[in-house]
Amino acid sequence: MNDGDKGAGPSARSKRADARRNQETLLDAAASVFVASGVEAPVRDIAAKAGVGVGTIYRHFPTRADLIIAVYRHQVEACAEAGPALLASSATPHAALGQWINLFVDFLVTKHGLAAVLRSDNTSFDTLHSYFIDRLLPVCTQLLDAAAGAGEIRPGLKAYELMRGVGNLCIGAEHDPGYDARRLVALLVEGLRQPR
Amino acid sequence: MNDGDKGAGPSARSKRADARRNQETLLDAAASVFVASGVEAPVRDIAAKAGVGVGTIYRHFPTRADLIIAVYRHQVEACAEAGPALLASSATPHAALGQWINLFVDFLVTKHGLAAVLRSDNTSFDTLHSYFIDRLLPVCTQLLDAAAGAGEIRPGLKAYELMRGVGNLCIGAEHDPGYDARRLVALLVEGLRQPR
DNA sequence: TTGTCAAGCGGAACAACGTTCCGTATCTTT
DNA sequence: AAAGATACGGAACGTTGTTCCGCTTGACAA
Repeated sequence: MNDGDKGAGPSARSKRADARRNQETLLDAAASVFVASGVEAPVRDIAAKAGVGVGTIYRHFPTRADLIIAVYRHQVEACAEAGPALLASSATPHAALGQWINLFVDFLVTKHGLAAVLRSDNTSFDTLHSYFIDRLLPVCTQLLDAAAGAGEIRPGLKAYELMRGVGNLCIGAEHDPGYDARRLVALLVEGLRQPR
Repeated sequence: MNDGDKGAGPSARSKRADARRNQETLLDAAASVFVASGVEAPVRDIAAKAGVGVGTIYRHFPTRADLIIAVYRHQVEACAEAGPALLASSATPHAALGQWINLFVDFLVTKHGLAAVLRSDNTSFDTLHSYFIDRLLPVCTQLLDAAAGAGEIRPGLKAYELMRGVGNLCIGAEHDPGYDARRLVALLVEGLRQPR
């Protein structure tokens, strides 16, 4: 889990030099297109931006999901690592949970269309969904358990449900000035609180 | 606004007999396919089920959104009308709001893919979104204002945000046994409550 | 330096979708 | 019964994701 083998195949070692260069170029182009047109931008647009053929994309990233994972891996990693840190530095577990969820929401809301694609019923995005779950669910579980253990929240809500709910609330937030996903999420987290 | 001119053109009077018959057949076929395959089922499937060509669908329903609206109009109407009734019959406005939202959630969750399509960035679904907003937002506003007036909920949340949030929470609920949209929505409504 | 060849590349080609178009069939009216 | 308006079917178009294959090119041995 240190280097890279999930989304992009061997990323540093081995293989031809031009291939490695192209992979780099593709990641940059994809990141740039994702910002400009959202995560659901046509593959052809990314290929054009990178100056390569579509075949090259599929050589490096067997599916769109793998490309998206590769582009955002660092940020997801950072989010995952922030969990334990917040738990250590915050006043209460519930506060840590709230702050961590804010991180998660900020991440989703600033990546146009990512939350939506996470919930797409297109099966080719299953691996994207799985990646998020695999990486972030344990972190969320830890925070949730801590808060539950401290008696701050009502028990019984699974971390999976919370994450799905939060992710859902972020869908489309970037296109709609009249909708503040952060506020809704805050309300949800508030509703989680133990009446006392 | 009494009869029908929004989604389906003139629905009862005028025009040829076979056209009227086809429109009926189409609504039945669409309803049936929506149940079986979800709201995003291919237009060709609906045409096949109805035994007509795709052109016929577009003659009657200029866009997919219009077809969806026509299929669900009755239920949306019922939901809208339930608002004031609940307000009159419930113990408190907040209770009425909660029950009304439950109705809305039940409606969305049982229509495969409807919540998702409501949030699709495909512009051809804008009119579907608008229809829901036009018809249900005033009802939600009334309930929300009543609850706010009674001091039961913290003020400042727009009805639009609430509806969007609830709609979002319902996305994908039908495919995922591990996710209970109703529970999340209940948590959200709970979070809305005035702290004291 | 040059020859060889697997690795990699570009983009044509395919399938699935929403939507449009128009020649043909059918209903309605006179 | 004939004429005209109306509606129908489905081929055709544009846009997607994805696959495939002939050609190019980098790497390495001689």
